[in-house]
Amino acid sequence: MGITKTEPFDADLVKRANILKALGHPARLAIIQHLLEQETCICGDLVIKLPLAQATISQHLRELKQVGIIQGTVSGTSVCYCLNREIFKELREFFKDSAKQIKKKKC
Amino acid sequence: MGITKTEPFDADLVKRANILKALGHPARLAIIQHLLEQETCICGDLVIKLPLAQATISQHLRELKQVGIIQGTVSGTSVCYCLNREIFKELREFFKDSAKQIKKKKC
DNA sequence: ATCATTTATCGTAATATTGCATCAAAGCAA
DNA sequence: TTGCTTTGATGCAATATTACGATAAATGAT
Repeated sequence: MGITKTEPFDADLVKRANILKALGHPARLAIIQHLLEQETCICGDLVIKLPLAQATISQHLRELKQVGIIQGTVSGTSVCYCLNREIFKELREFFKDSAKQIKKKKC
Repeated sequence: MGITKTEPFDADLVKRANILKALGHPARLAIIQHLLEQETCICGDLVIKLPLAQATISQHLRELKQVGIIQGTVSGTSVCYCLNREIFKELREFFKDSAKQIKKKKC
């Protein structure tokens, strides 16, 4: 099929799955890494840094933007991208709670 | 193409991307949620709980196992699954560091 | 040995993703 | 205006993913 069943699941769960899915790609994770180091960047910076075509990078940026991980602001001919702090805070909480909840190997 | 370029990226980055990708699906996240609540489970438990066919759930379990998120131990005719604490600790650290590093909205 | 139970695997159909070349749009400079 | 720069949109081709029925394999019970 290729289509993911989402209706039977909680909306929050689906949202978090979409965020994690967006992060689950080497190029997109590299973009995050770059933004963590540089705070902001434009598409052109990434075209220089990553071994991918401009169209491909633009596409990855769109996916990150779609789930709210990054934000883009038009600035002249270029677009300034930066990370959304809230999303990372939510994920930090999720994994903090999860790690705390897992006691030890049970099997 | 459909094929993901991985060679140009750091091996650790690719590994983390694969883990996040595995978590980036509603059904697999629901499996994680179940395991956080119950500590262990067998495939049959999930077949009852989730609105997916047994073959589909088994496939998702394999993907989670492949990246080390869960572990399965044969126990009679069934297989006992549980979470890998280390993976969650690593992700907790990653998102803790990331959240700390993001100062404020820059654009 | 036979049967039931449980899980994994195979095959396959439908859909999604990835990467790119190409082109369109929008702002800036002269 | 004309050009240049930057980014986003479109349209492919190749591959990956998702879901499931059917079947196989392995264990335990009778």
